[in-house]
Amino acid sequence: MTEIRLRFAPSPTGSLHIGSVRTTLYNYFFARQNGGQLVLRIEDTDQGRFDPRALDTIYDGLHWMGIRWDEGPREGGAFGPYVQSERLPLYQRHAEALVNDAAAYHCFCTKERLAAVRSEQAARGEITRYDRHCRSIPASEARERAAREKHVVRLKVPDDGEVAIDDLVYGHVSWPLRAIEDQVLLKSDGFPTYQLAVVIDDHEMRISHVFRGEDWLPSTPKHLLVYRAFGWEVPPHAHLPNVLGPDGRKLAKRHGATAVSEFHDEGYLPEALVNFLALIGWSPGSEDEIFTMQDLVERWRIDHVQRAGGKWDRDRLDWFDGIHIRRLEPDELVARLGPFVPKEWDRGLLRAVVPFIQERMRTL
RNA sequence: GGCCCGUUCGUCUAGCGGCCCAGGACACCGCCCUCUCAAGGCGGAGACCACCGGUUCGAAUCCGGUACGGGCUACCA
Repeated sequence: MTEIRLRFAPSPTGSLHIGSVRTTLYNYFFARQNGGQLVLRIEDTDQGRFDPRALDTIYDGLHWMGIRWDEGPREGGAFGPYVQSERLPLYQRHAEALVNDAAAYHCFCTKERLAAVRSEQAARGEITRYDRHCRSIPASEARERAAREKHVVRLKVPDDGEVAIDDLVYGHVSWPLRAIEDQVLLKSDGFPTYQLAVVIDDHEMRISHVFRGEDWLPSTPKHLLVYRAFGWEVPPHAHLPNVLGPDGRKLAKRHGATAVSEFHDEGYLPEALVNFLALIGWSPGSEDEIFTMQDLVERWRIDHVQRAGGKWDRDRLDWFDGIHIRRLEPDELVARLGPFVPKEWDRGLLRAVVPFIQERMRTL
């Protein structure tokens, strides 16, 4: 049996979103219950959006939640580096290999031309996609121009046929190839696009199961095509339903708190947040609902994952928080209360009073 | 516009052909406990299982269509 290895890759944009934490949790449950390895990977291929504080934020948030992993930027590991911007030569080499195999090609179109093509297509009511302008440039000429002209590398997508996946959550899903354009694999700044980097990294890092948010499902055919181009085996995939805002749309800033640090600051217990989040999109199939991290590692099952997205509900989180506060030993509660109580307050008195307030607390 | 996904109480969900004229939990309401507020206990209200057809002796559960919602459609991830 091949080794179980899962990875998670919260976007390094400066705050740790609870939606990606929920996804991380599911990766964690599955890896741990199968005695597998967990990898943290930083996907910073978009230089424009990268926030240098992100690594601290991710480490602090995940650690606070009680999530531990085996390989990552700071713990190292046999398949590093774990930061994509440090793996550039790897992606470039693979992209070149694809060009040499005639599975990909150099494209010299400017952003302006691309935008013009798109707006013309839109005006005519057509599907907006790359018109394959550079696909027919002879290989030798393309290679020569590539040596001195700014360019990207695009994947040659077959004209017809289809790609399909048997998703662990959504079942059999297929896409007609005609709906997919010749994807950019390598950007003109030498960075890979996400579509290229994930496939290479998941393969190189020997990831056995890909668990990621539902919003990635539509781009899965692009990844499948890249796997196919390299001749690599596609690992089992599971797309996980999104955590939604109260209005049913993707959870975003306008919905209020979305970062784990905010819940920490508002006095929520990580145990409560874990319990609450785990139950959005998954249920044990029974009527139990109070779970510790350990319970979840034992009981979580992929086949009980919901397909529909779940809305965020503050009242329910508050209730879970009260439950977990009451489960704490008084001394432990005093310790947790520490940062939320003025320094000059007498700790002995606090300890004496805790048993009386513990019964009625909602948050710290 | 195109592609893909989804749809059970306000919310999180159970349900995977008969046990369901649909169960639990949060929130809400009432009662009990109680010096107060909570917590806890008990009870209540709340879902024509989106809609329309089909398959079947029998469908929330299987199939098709429609509607609505969402996601993706970038040299973002």
